[in-house]
Amino acid sequence: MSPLADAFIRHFGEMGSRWGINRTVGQIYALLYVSGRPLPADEIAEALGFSRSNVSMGLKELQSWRLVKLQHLSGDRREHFSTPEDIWQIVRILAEERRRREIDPTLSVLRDLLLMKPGNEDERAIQGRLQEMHDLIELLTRWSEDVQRLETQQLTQLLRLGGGIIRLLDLKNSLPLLGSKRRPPRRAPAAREADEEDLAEDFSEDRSEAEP
Amino acid sequence: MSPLADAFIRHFGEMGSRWGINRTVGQIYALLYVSGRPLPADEIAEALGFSRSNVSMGLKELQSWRLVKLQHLSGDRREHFSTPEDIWQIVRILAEERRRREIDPTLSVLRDLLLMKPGNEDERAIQGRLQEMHDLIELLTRWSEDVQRLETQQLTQLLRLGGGIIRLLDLKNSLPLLGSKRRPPRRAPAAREADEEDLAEDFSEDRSEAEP
DNA sequence: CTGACCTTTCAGTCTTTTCTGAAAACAGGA
DNA sequence: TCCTGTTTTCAGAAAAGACTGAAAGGTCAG
Repeated sequence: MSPLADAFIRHFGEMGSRWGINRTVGQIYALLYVSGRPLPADEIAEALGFSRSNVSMGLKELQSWRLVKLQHLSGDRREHFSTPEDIWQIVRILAEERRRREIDPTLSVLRDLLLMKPGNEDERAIQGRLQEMHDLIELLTRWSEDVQRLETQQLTQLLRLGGGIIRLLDLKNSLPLLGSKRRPPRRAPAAREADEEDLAEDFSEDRSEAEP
Repeated sequence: MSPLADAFIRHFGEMGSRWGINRTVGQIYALLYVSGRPLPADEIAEALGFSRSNVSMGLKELQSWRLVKLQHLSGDRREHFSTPEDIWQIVRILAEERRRREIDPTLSVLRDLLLMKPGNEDERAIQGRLQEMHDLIELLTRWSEDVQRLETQQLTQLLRLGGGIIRLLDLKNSLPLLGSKRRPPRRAPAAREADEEDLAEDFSEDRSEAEP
């Protein structure tokens, strides 16, 4: 195996264990990612020096994350595995799965706890803290769900903009009829164009809600 | 201890282990978060039923993540620990630390590997894949660094906008002089106002680079 | 300097997770 | 049907990680 691939795979293994995933699984994934062609389980086992059964477990785990897909190659009875070809697809899947496994259960617990009647002042305070966390997590995940639905091209444009996004927000706030409730818009002095009115309408779906 | 707090702490422990962090550490953090006042290590140990030394280790870990801060209360020699009061601060710290521990080392490995001369066609292909991953990670982290620098208020506005952000991007693209190179702007038919020109200038720092 | 009070360290134990080889299960061809 | 090549399961071995108590190290008041 190429020393390039080897170094990459080794690193991914380390990182994997710093994350929730175990070393083996990380390495299998890295191998599939770099090799760029579907591999059968026994080749993976040989390349990485793991037992065949270990690879089987690892692939099962990766499949449960939807990070590898199974396919059959003509003339070969063995199952072959590969990573999605589009790297943005990988990002989307990762985000979705992590949300499903880590965020959703937490939100659900928080909601349950917030439904309980506080028995005393202390519990009221605790619920306050939990509410704050709940709202924050919900805001972040809603946003990420929304953004993930964008076309890749739109997404990259947004990302390349970086901190420059703030100028767009300022623009939005400066347009009358569009400003958020927090910063009341100052009315433009001059008469305005029809074109701009239409845009205004378009923006009115802003999700802003009551202040916490 | 309130059953509310207890359920929350227990859940956080579980989640912690699904993440890189261990159960103990997760529970200590959760306890500090809900109690909303600085606690000394021995109270934590008692509340959670861990040994004093275990708590000491856990707090050390949390401090290394900058997720708890140490303080002295007047009239008490013991060290007390608490979480940052502002929940947005917590988000920022978490993002920074994860970047520092997980992303930066990976980028560094990728860069090293990309500097190596490919020995054959295979290695060239591998480097192609690595480059793709490197660019993606860099784009995402640059963006998150930028966005993290925003004021909390700006940040929440951005988040609340959700998928609506796309309309702002469309607006940007529709303004002549501002459009991305990808979608050449169609010139407005009518004469335009000075106001809009100024805005245009403001947007020109867009980070767009050459197409991959 | 001493004693009271706190915190940290660490060797050893206990628990959990990972990994393996052997066996079972499965799928398709003859 | 049986045979062959394949994947999955699983009990136990091995490794990694978490946790503890005891001891050492700090710090401060008097």
